[in-house]
Amino acid sequence: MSPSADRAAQGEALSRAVWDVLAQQGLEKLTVRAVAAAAGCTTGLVMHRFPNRRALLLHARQLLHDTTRERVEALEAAATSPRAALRGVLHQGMATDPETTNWSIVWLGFLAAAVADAELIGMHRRNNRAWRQRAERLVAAAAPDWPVDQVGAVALGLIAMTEGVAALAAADPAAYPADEQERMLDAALVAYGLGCEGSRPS
Amino acid sequence: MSPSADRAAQGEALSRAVWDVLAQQGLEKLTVRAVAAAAGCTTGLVMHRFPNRRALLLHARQLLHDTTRERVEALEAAATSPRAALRGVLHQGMATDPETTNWSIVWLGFLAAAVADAELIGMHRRNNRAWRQRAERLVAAAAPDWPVDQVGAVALGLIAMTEGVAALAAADPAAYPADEQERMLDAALVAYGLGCEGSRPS
DNA sequence: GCGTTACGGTAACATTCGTTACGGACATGA
DNA sequence: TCATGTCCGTAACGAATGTTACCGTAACGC
Repeated sequence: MSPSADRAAQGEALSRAVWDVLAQQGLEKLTVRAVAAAAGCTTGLVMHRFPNRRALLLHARQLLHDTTRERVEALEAAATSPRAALRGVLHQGMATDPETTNWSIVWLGFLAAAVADAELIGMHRRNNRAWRQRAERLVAAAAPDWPVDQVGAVALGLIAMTEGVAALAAADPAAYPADEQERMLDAALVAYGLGCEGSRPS
Repeated sequence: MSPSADRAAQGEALSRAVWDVLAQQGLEKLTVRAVAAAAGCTTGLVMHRFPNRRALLLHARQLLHDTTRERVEALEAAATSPRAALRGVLHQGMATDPETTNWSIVWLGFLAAAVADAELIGMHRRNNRAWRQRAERLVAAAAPDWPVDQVGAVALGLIAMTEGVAALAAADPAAYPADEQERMLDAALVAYGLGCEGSRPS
């Protein structure tokens, strides 16, 4: 393998370690030493890959976004109808299993870290606006005859609902099991007039 | 004023300083010195009021919950109909002005801090379950003939939506202005069949 | 008026943080 | 075989953190 690919793979492994620390120890314990320990190396390797701690966090944040975007695009491409695509994409945004729950915790950690970091908040806004546009495009495809106002309001309601329930379920998994989240999502899609075959009515 | 009331007032002022630091500097800068500076005192006073930093955070977290609960109860008591009560209570959960935006940022900060703190996560769960029960009670009052399943799914959808849009708007106020949040909320209430006079149809 | 006591500010403590400098291990090429 | 350069672990540095100990001061009781 080429040395540059090696370096990129190391950067990816370190970003994954950032996610692990963020999910299991929280933002306050997200230190360079904790990341190195999670990655199975020392702080020396970390500081040779990234100029400083912020660069490490920014890389991990961007990689998180790229990963979720690829997953969403695969879901969208594999869907059999516009409404199924909408439901599938929204469904992966909730916290219905340990994996998505971890992603939600990491997402919350990055958001809290972005409060005082202009670059992190900028990345969040770019990524979130793209995510919102995707939702609007999916809603418009699922309801082609709606006016743009309604598309916007419904798409906003759906992404806000999934982000919100993901945060709630991440913080209290026992109180928000997967099937309750799914019932919530399907009830909302049916109420908006966007129900599809994948949604169980009863 | 009695000395015990003085002490309580000081604790409240310090908790308010915790909120300020959390909203303006983020969780990573939430140090005892930063809180003391925001409160206009020194670290000595802080450490005389609270045994340690965690106790300060726990007190601020509980005071935040108590404050929002009182505000919500006042809104609910002043409402002219069950549906207006539901809408008013949900509306204050969004981030539609600088004050509620600040509260949303603080809420996110506490949630991120609770990841690795058993007591903070316990407080969050107690408070959030009470909040969810209130929403279910309001929905049941607004739609008395609904089965409990529907009440639960719709109430969950509504609180998830408002929490989610509060987080989105707190992180990107320019992209989520107040009127878009309100249109989102009213569209959801109408879609669920819970629209009221306070909701403008156009 | 004076001793006492509670209150709060100052300064120091040990620890932990991000970051830097240094040194050894290993591969490569002549 | 040896010089060279890369890679990464080790150890140290200064700064910042939570916490503690100490000291001045102002209010209160007698």
